Amino acid sequence: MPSIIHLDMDAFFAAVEQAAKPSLRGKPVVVGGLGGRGVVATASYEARKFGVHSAMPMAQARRLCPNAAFLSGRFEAYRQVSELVMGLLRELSPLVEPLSLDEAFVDLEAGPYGPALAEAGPAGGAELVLAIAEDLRADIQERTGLTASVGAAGSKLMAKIASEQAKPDGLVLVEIGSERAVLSVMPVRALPGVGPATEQALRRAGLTTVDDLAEAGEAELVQLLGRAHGAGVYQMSIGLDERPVVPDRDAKSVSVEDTFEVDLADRDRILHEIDVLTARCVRRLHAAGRSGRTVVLKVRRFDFSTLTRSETLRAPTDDEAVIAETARRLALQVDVTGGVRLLGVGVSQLADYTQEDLFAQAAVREPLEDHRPEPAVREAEPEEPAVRRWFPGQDVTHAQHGPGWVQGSGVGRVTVRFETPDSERGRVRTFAVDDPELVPSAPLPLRPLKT
DNA sequence: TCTGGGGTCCTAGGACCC
DNA sequence: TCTGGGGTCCTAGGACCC
Repeated sequence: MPSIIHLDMDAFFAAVEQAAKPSLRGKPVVVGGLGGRGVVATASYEARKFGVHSAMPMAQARRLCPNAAFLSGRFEAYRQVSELVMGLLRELSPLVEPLSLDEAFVDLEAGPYGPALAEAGPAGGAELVLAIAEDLRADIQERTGLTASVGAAGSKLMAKIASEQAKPDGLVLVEIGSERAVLSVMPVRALPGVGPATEQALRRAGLTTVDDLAEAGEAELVQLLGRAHGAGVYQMSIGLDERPVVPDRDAKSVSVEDTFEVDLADRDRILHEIDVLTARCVRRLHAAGRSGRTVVLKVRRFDFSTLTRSETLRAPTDDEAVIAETARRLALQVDVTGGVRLLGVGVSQLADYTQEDLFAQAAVREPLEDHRPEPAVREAEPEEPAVRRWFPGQDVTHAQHGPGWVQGSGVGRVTVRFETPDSERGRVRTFAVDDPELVPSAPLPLRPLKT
């Protein structure tokens, strides 16, 4: 029974922006990092026509499509929409496995349609799955204004491949038994888990299509790619995938990182940034109610060489001072001459509970107890500039003109377009950046709330 | 104006234990 | 008084995904 579906929202971040901002509909929109070192997170289909795509340096995207709207992300808004969509999926089955904000597997067999699917048999089952999936897509469209693509099949592998084929705004079902036929003509890169490096390794051996892989056999693929990867790729090549849909997977690590506009050269500055990152990391750890035993420091140097240093403590901790101290200690092991472009702080080996035992906390600090620097009472952050920072795409409200969003800012001015998801295309007005009547606000729902 | 941020999984070597 | 193998933990790095 093709009872597994893979849902993938089309150009998700960009589509949310277009739904929220009438003036951007039908126009190229690029969401991503707007700084000098930013990359594209999502490009709308209109922008893709110009060659803009995910992971492309933003500078290149601007050259390719100078007239696009360039926005930094509004993750709170994306999360809201994501939760709405995931909620619709959970009406179909308790077995919903989100892969990201905009993607999830659902196993329909475990839900209310399970019995009907079983009764319908293979042929009728496919019809029913198609009907369910079309309803779902229509629901999502109605509730969010966004389009989604859906793949349906008997396995996660084939459902994922099907949704890729369905894009944008489509639905594809792979019949049971037709997996090999669908797969065989595809390039190896179509298989999830086959990236640039694997593709190269395979091509050196003359293998370019999935059919080539199936013919090569497991032994040769293991030879080429290693035990786990080789075996996995072989299984996929013959259309085999038994992985279950697993809901509610616990995170295995929590990390934060920052790329700096200008490389950091100064030791003290690096240590200070580690403290800042640690604070963010710990906030997330606390929010999740978890603690971790291994502290990881990540450093990307001026030449893009990237390394990690880690230390495993004797017990899990969620103590900011302990984590900061460990990360600082790890930083001393790294040669940073030439400068650092990125720092990251993470925690893994997560434990479900929060460590509260004070003696255990003390024991955790044991290594290098002697030259511990002063307790982590940090100096205040450097003076916040008196002017507020406005970012393109940001939700704002003006006392006179109501809700809108920041189109751009510079030289002491900020330009705002006043429109909402259900308004006409709005007008633009310009204010002083410190206009007291202009304030940041929360994202508006894309559709009026239903009761 | 080269190359984000948050993850997962795998491998390999050395330490350590039995 | 010469040589083992297996298992687990830790660390570092790499591939990949969205």
